[in-house]
Amino acid sequence: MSDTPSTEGCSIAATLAAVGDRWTLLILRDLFRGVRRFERLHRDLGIARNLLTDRLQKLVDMGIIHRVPYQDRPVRNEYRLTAKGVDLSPALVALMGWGDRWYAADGPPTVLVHDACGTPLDQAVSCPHCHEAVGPTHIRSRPGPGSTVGALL
Amino acid sequence: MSDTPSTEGCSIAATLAAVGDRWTLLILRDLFRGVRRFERLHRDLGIARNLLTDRLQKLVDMGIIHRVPYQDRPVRNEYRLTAKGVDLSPALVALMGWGDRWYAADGPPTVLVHDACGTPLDQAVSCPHCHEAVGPTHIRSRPGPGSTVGALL
DNA sequence: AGGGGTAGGTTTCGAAACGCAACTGACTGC
DNA sequence: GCAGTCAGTTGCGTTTCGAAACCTACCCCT
Repeated sequence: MSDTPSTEGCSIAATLAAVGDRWTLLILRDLFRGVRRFERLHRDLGIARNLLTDRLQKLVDMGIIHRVPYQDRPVRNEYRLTAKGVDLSPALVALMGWGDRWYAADGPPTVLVHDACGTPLDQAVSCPHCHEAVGPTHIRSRPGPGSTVGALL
Repeated sequence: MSDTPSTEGCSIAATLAAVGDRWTLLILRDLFRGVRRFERLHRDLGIARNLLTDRLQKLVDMGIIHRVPYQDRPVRNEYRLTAKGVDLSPALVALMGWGDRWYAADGPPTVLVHDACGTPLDQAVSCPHCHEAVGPTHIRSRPGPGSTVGALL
């Protein structure tokens, strides 16, 4: 019935609207890896300089990264993840996992490990009630508190 | 030293090259939700028809979805996720989680629950050795078997 | 047989986004 | 003074996108 494109009321759409373009997640990946400066990002990613400027500014505006000066005269900034940016970690881990499983014929190019013990990490969706891992086919979705369906005033 | 844009040898980049444009992940989200036909996808997403045609074809080519005829004369197909497509589930869950945490002021618009018990699900990165959840600050990365670094011959 | 509706595209064309390269500005080090 | 680094900015041609019209192919109704 509704003509509304379902971009409204979908957190996946909200996330993609924020970071879902061709470069933004790659920039964030580099920030996670410790590449924080304009010139390094430009060289490492091969992104056009004007686009890099634009994406960094938008990420700052959204509060996903912030500028930290590392020298004066001339002022030079580096870009660091905020809490909101760091919180994208699970999403990057998940995207990396899929690439590893389907595009890394010779095994994963990088492995994420626990800093305390060096063990390769797992990522899983699990049920806190049943204390077990839940596969994709056992996930159901239902309207949450922020649902607009039937929430007329 | 390397001039290579780091799109090579990065599974995040590989994943984004496959599904990292403005529409593809939204199309896949709809397929997960059971929206499988051209006209429904078009209306639900508000995507231009030519782009939808193009994205569906590319997803078929990549083996992420496949066409299943549901009638002849005229042939009408629906699009279903392959195993490779279903395996994107954790990534969509992670993206949705971030949107929920940072853009859903009134609570998440949809909640993912365990089909067996209805309990809202968790997603976590964990260490199989230490049997504990591992936060973003305790993740390290190191070259894996598919690394090209120092892998001359 | 004609008109309307549904489904799944294809074509067209103007607008927006992208990619490249050159340029600027403020320095540092020789 | 001259080269080099870093962080952008500007200009411009190319690619991609978006909206709407158009095209098949079929069904149902009258």
